Amino acid sequence: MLVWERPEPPDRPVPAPLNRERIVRAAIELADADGLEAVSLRKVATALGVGPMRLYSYIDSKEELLDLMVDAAYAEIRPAGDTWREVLRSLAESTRQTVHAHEWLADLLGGRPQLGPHALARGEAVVAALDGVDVDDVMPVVGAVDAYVIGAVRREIAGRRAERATGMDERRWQAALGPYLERTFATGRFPALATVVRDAEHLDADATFAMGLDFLLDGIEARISR
Amino acid sequence: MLVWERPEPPDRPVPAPLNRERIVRAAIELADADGLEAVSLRKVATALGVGPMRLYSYIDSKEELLDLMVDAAYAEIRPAGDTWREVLRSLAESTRQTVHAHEWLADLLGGRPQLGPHALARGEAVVAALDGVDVDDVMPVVGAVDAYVIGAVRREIAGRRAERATGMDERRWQAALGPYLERTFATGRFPALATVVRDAEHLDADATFAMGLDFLLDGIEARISR
DNA sequence: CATTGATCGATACACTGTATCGTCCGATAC
DNA sequence: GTATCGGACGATACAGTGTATCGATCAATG
Repeated sequence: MLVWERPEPPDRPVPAPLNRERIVRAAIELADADGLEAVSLRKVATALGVGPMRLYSYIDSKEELLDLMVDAAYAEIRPAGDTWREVLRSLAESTRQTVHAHEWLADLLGGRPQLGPHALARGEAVVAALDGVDVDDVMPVVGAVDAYVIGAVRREIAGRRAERATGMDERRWQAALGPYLERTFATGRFPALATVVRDAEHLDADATFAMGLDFLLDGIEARISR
Repeated sequence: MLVWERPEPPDRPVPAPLNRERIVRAAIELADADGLEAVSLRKVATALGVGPMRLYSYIDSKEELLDLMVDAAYAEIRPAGDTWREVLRSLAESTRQTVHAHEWLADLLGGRPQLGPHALARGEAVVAALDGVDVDDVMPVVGAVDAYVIGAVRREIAGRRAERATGMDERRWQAALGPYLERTFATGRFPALATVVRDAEHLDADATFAMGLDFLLDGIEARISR
């Protein structure tokens, strides 16, 4: 068939310029908007105007993409302060803030060892600021704060999601939980728990986090400045 | 077609007796053996000699199955002790032991609010044992210990998996990580971190966990017995 | 200009959670 | 003892997943 009869092939779309940063940014946008389960290689690829398989030139597996996302988030964690205590508190609080900005982080933090450049940079910043501390104490101390933060924000985000799932705000959530707990407590099997839940003052999320962190920092202080 | 010509239908297999406990036990066996991602409704059903859809008479979604698994695991957590400090330490350590027995728990702990009977029973046991403590302090204190434990075991299990993924034991893993860290540290971008990693004494997992827990309990003690 | 080597993405595979719905059985009502 | 009903059961189907494979296409090289 002669050229004249053959239709011109459609304009080949200019291949979208791609790199890890663009991929990670697209994935993070998806996760921020609709949670981690909205991040699929197909959706990420579609958001970039690209075929799913294209991504495999930049990553070997989805897990690696998640690692990259976490490391990108670590870049937002900026501990600062003059004393070791300020630095550790800042480490905890800026981590918490970052998780609030990217709730999916709660699902990933602590899930795999973080060895990416931003995670290391965060570690460097913290360790450098702790130069007055006995070298043997640095890792356990930072590790303990990290552990507390990871667990605390997980619980916090879990609660927040549960609230959201019922479409309630914090006050109404407790009211909605009420019936179940009321019925359960009515069985009389959890008397001590019932008393505490009913009678104790309920702290909000900020205060709860701060209080636990204070416990930990107080304990560290006792050991560090021995 | 007359009966005589029609073949007799095959013996209908006696329907396997089923209940949540059996389902959960099967799921836990799968998870213990091959991790959480080995738990699919199809595999659980197959293990029980049953069609996948059968499970939906007992649970509404896979999430609920995971909740049931977690609650079953909570049954193994048995905090005990005479003083509040013993109880909290025991809470932390028996939680950690349970996670060691069921590594998949590390992926689930803190992921959703736990309101199952065994979780509540564990809470009851702890709260009851803390009866000397100011009622307003009970929840924050238990919450802080829980948060620390959740984060700590997550990190611990994450590290263990990373070791296992390379097929190394603890010593060789550090040697295997060495090259990457060595090269990274050689860039000079993380001098403080490099110093600590190279020069500090490295605690094993038990000691690391215990040390962080001691920090926290010390801090709590300072506040509680005021 | 021909060849090569890399890049790309369409297709395919095995697997997931779960909605739908016809079939079948056992218990109930007459 | 028979007819009806309700619910248990699971086969099938669907939309979506991560990723292996491999033919087509392109730019750079000889």
